[in-house]
Amino acid sequence: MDTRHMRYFVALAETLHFGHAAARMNMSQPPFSRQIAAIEKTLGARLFERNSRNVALTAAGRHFLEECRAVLERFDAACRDVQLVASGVKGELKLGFMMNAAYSVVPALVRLYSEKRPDVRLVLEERIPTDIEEMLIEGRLDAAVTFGGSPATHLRTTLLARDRLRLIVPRDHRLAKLEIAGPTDLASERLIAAPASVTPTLRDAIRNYCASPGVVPHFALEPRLQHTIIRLVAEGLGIALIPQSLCADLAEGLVSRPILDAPEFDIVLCASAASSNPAVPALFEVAERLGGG
Amino acid sequence: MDTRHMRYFVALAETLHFGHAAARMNMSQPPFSRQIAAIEKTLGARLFERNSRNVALTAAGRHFLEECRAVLERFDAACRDVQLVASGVKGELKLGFMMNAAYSVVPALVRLYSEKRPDVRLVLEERIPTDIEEMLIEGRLDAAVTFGGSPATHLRTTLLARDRLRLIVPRDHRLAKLEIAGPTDLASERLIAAPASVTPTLRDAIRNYCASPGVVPHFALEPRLQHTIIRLVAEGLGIALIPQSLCADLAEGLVSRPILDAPEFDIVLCASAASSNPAVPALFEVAERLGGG
DNA sequence: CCATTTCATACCTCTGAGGTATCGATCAGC
DNA sequence: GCTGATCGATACCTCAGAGGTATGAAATGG
Repeated sequence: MDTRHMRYFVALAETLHFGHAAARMNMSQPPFSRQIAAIEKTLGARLFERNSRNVALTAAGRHFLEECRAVLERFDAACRDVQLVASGVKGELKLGFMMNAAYSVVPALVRLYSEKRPDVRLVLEERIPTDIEEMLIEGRLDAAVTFGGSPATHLRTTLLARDRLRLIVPRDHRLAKLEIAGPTDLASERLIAAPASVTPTLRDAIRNYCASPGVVPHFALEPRLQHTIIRLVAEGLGIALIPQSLCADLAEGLVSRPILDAPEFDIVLCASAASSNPAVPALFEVAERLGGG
Repeated sequence: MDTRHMRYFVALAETLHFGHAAARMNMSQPPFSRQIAAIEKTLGARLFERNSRNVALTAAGRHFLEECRAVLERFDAACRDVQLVASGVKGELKLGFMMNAAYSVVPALVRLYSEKRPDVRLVLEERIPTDIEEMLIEGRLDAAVTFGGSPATHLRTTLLARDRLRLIVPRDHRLAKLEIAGPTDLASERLIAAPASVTPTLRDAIRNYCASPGVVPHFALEPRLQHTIIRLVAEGLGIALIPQSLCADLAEGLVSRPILDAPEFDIVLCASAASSNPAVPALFEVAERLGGG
């Protein structure tokens, strides 16, 4: 039994006439009759009640017809879809991103990509930058939005946006009165920042910035998520330097201020060059449109 | 492409080794490699990324693997099921029955049959006896529970139960005082009965019973359903002779009484001899157990 | 009763699936 | 860096089986 036999069977079940069914299959009647007989023999049951004048489906035949139609339909669709998946028009794409990208470029990227590739299912994975890098290398992600400048192994990369650090403090904090803050203003403050194990890019930038006048920064708390940092600052537990893109709509009681010579960093789309998912190139095309605009 | 090719593909996708996959398919490696190449050629896409050392699935291959597994599983199940359907162990059986059988033998019949043939889906069709006969002949029903004595064409028949007519009247009706009623008691009453076009068996029995002393019965109302008849009697619109089996739990305000020399009739299971549904014989086996007990 | 229709059977041909031998490339170990 | 081992690809051969033609057998209709 193979798909050809199933097509023969369906043809006969639909026409109930050996000659017509054989013609539909582009063959002559005798070998067609033999194939039907062979099907019934291998399946071990009569599918047609027939004499030299009439052909009718048996109960088993009716049931098998339903199944054959379903199987053939899915089979044909699968064969057609292979090219679509291979060309990247259809399929699945696992996209990782760090939380602070969720509020800037990721929504735009996802929207543009979904328009360009509506049949590719985007699986979004929010992770911290170090996990993202590991997952990219292991192939558990096809692409990711994260900080640029990673010295990682063969990653194809394109710039999505640039971001810079900005100060957030409680509304009644003494630094809230300043128009712009500098490194010396932060010297005596309790700083809140994610540990280097989570996002080395941000942590290094903050440490270097604060340390520039020779003062060792005091990191009071070290949560993993930028959102937690904002909440803790709002609770009056310290101040923080966070990406500007996260300052758009701060909670009540928080204010943000620019800082002098604010460290900048790239937000990039990257994919392991080894990732052979054909849905990825279109993502880079969209990303370049975003980064260039 | 046929199912054999799909099995080859799945074998290679699971082992990622041409030699091992070929062995699993009980063949040697060279023709196996050729078949894989042929699959990729006909599908128009690479399914495996391979060199002389490593074999890996492409994105298209991963997608196709899912589809192949699903298709093969359903295909194999369909082939297996053919014998089961042909032997009557699995499948579908359309069973018609008249409403007054619903409260006597049908529940028992359905329960016993479902125990004997759990994989046969019973499709129950409540119809009036005349429709049942027509549907049986046309093959729209495989079997049915209806009144016996039909002179219809080649119907295989077995007795399920015997029923007799019984009188129902409102609780405060003058006939409610009698222990047992005779034809003469009914002479001046407004009778409610289904028309002959719905159930000739009952209608004839009632007319003959009432007419026996030479009195023409007065049929006040002629609804199609026995349940409607009971409701109308409860509303005081007349009295009725209905099958005893429907008198089990009458509504408040109704009482039933036996009648002298009550007409009896058979309730039978019947199937068109032409019906070739292999699930039917087991139904008759169950029915004979019911009828004999 | 004969012509016609329709499925089944007999016999032939040839495609293509599978086998064996072998090549070419890659990797491990000395 | 050389050598043997491993593994997929290629070349060539064989034969099962799918399809073709001719024809038989049964049923229907005029």
